[in-house]
Amino acid sequence: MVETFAALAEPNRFRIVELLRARPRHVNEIGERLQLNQPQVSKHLRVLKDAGLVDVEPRAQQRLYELRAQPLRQLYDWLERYRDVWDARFEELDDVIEQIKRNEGARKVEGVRAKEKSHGRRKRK
Amino acid sequence: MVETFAALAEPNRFRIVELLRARPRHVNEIGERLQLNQPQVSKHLRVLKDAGLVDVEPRAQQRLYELRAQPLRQLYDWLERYRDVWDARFEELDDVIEQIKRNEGARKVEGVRAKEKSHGRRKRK
DNA sequence: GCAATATATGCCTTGACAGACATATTCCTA
DNA sequence: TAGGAATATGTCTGTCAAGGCATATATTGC
Repeated sequence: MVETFAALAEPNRFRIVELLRARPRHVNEIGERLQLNQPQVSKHLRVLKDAGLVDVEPRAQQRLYELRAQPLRQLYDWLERYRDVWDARFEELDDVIEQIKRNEGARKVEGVRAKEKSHGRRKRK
Repeated sequence: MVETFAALAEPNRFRIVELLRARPRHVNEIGERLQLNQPQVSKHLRVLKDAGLVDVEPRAQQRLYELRAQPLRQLYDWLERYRDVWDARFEELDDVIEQIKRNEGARKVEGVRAKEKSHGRRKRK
């Protein structure tokens, strides 16, 4: 779990993962798309592989890297244990209220709303 | 997103988050539970706070730290964009098959199963 | 106001890691 | 089999962050 986080905590590695979401790619393709030197790409891919986030498939002298589901699924499972946190608590709402109190006005509240958009309480089950 | 990962990538910080899942705690309580020096706890909490993962509430001279939902929800949303990865692909199964081929036997497969438990293909919708 | 408690901050050292660059390795093809 | 393409690895350097320790800050009750 922590290893997954560590792998994704590096901006360029995160970008690589995002890129691989669409489809598998080989090393040079990644380097070109993300404007990274080839050795750097290889090293990042190594870390991702060690973390189990990608898999390699040799294609002649190229290597096709593809995302692996397992760590993502594991992350998903981990997050579900935190369901209670965002089902039960209302600190988002509290934030807005506090913001209003702090600013004694409604001007800034707009900003908060914008920042929090797409995080509206989600109904489930 | 990356900042969230970075915050959770540190083992002790991860433990703190896990601890706060049950309920809010104050600094010393965390330090005792996790066997960490007080300054270290404060510093980790600072990082978590900067990442938006926790919130503080002063209680006399103590500070009550509690989990915030927003980054976790955001992480959850991010992961859902990867649904396709684990709905469409079957590399987990491929792994097992490959493992069998590599070991020319069924002994090791048990281990794989154990490692992959609780990640069974989830039906949805 | 002062001691005591709870927490935050500053400084220092050390280890890890990302990037740049050079070079090794592997595999294909002519 | 030599050469070239694709990728991996090694070395070096600079940066950053975690832990340990000392100290500052804040809040309470006396």
